[in-house]
Amino acid sequence: MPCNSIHDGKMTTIIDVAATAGVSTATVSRVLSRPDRVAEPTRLRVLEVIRTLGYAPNVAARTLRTLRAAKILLTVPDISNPFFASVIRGAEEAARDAGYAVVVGDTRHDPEIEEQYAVMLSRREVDGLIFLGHRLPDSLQPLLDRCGYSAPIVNGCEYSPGIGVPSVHIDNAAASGEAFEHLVALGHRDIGIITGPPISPISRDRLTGAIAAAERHGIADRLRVRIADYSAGTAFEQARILLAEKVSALYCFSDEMAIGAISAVAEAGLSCPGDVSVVGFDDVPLARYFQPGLTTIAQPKAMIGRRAVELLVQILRDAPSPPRQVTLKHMLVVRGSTAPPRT
Amino acid sequence: MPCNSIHDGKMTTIIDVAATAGVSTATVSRVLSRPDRVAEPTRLRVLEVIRTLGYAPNVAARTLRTLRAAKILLTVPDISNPFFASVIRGAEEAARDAGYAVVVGDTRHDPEIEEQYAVMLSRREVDGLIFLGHRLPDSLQPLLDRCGYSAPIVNGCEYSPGIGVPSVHIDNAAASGEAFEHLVALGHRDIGIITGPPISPISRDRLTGAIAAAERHGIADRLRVRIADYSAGTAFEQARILLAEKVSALYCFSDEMAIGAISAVAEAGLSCPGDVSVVGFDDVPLARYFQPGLTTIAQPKAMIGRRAVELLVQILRDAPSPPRQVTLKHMLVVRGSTAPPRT
DNA sequence: AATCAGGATGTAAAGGTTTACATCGGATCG
DNA sequence: CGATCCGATGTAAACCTTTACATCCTGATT
Repeated sequence: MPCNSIHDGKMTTIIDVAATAGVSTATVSRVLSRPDRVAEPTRLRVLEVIRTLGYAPNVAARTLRTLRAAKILLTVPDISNPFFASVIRGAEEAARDAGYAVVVGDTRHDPEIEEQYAVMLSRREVDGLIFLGHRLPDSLQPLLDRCGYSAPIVNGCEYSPGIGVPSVHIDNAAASGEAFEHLVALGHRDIGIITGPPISPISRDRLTGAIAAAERHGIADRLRVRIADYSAGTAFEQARILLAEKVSALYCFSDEMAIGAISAVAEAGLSCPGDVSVVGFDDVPLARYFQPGLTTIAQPKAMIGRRAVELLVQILRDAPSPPRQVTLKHMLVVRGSTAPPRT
Repeated sequence: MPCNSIHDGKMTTIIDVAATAGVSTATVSRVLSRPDRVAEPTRLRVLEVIRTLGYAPNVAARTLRTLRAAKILLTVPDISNPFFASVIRGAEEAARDAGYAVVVGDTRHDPEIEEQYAVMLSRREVDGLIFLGHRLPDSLQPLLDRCGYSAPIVNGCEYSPGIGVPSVHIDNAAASGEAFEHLVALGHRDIGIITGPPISPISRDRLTGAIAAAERHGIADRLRVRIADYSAGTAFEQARILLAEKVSALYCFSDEMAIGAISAVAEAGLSCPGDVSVVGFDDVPLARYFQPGLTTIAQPKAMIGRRAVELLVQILRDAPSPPRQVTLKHMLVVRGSTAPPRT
């Protein structure tokens, strides 16, 4: 006889508590939400009853009544990417500070799954949405048309002006330029670039920044560019191709891809950084423990999450005019994966 | 004038739809939940109205009425660990198949945060809980006392008999024995082990398995054991110490720690696997791209997530007698990080 | 033709909480 | 002592949906 009391039994309600404590439900509710409005002895008595009965307020009822779910949805394109893990951490902290919980959704870059999560917003399961990908689900377009920048939607990382959604990100073009300049400063001239998908705005920005830097040094025509998808596997394939073209350095738009690329370097019987230098992007926690340590662009990952939440909360509170774009600082971190080219 | 219509405006309700379509709310509800109970023309008309009005059912109201949130809470101790990312993937797939959504919670090994998430179960925000850590939050103990194995709680990975919760896991002791045997077979005798926290049951199981294997070969007294916390950073520190004690192989209870250990090997001016072999555990996606490729124990990560969800769903459906323990298969994967010891 | 079956739809209650408003009682002030 | 005010508490409506049950109607059966 299963006794799944949470599941099938009556749960203890605020009414039970009120009856046992000899007060009205209003008083019980007040004890929980505005204790200062309740006389000390009453409050203590109610709290005692709540404890002994093991009462916990029903969230569905509360949400229904208050029109507030106290939850924020955060969708990430790939939960297995440690970069996003750090962003999630920052977001959760900020959310807790503001009295919200974070629901994390892994979309796997799949538009259909993105839609499924977006529906949670329409259904008021969550109060707002932060999406870290570059695609805004179609079903949210009407909302955006109606509300513009005051729709409870914020983008993280992948700023795309056309979307018309507030966003938190770094200056990807500038950061990318720095990464590229680093290779040039070491003496590299034949550089291969492994990008993200062309549809990704940050990949485009990073490519723009790199090409601009190459042009400054008159080596734009020696650039070799290959497209991957931020994952180690695809970068491994593309790196193989680039290595056959005799590049002396590989610049990858994510640390995961840098790892894949280094794997390809080793497979080709070459060494990194001796024969080929490799630069990554993101500075994931493992970057410093890799062999060799990854030279990369550090993004303020946790801060991106934090600011995105803060932005969203401002919107939810109808703040007068929240900023529409927040640009955070990046930093080039030089480790062992880059060195001057073999002469 | 912010037009946060989801936020402050009236949302369109089933009543609006019913009025516009000229039917009762019951009919609208049926169109959505049991379309076959509604005549074709009526159904089409209602669907059309739903579309034009942009109606989306209010989840809070539905949950309140049905006593079913259609959500499963999955807490992980460390969301930045890619091992858990794979488990999450598997769980989400299985949940979708069963009509549930997954809410992911990152507890960071923090009992307080674990409690916060556990409350979601008491408050019926979610129908059930899968926790991947080794600690069951205190506040769920009463529920467990009342309901025993039919409480909607399942553990993943960290089976602990005392807890009295159904669990999905591999045979950690046996797997650990195999990993150890692999090193012994290569000829290693002076082996250092870097464990997880002693409180972690799987760490204890793995240690037990390793020690048993060591005893079989009469090298138990040459074992060097150091404690870490599954992270690369702590493993790096402990590996340093072990390397000073002239071990020829390091066996780490997670891939992240193996990576930290290899980093320490390099820092000591040694090479892996030339001077020191390293074995990990989990087989995270990056293990094969690491330099050298990680020899490790592959866990069926996605399957662990999937089976945990299936177990939970069975319980939620009051299935007669769901299995209490599910043990899945592991596999030793040999890559480049292990080799015979330097003679 | 009267009865019945059964499909389509409507009615209304229930689910648990919050909160505006009403009420009550005691303290303060003139 | 009466009027006033205020703090503490109670009453009851509202939030939106689902669903058991009632109702109505059409077509078939006897």
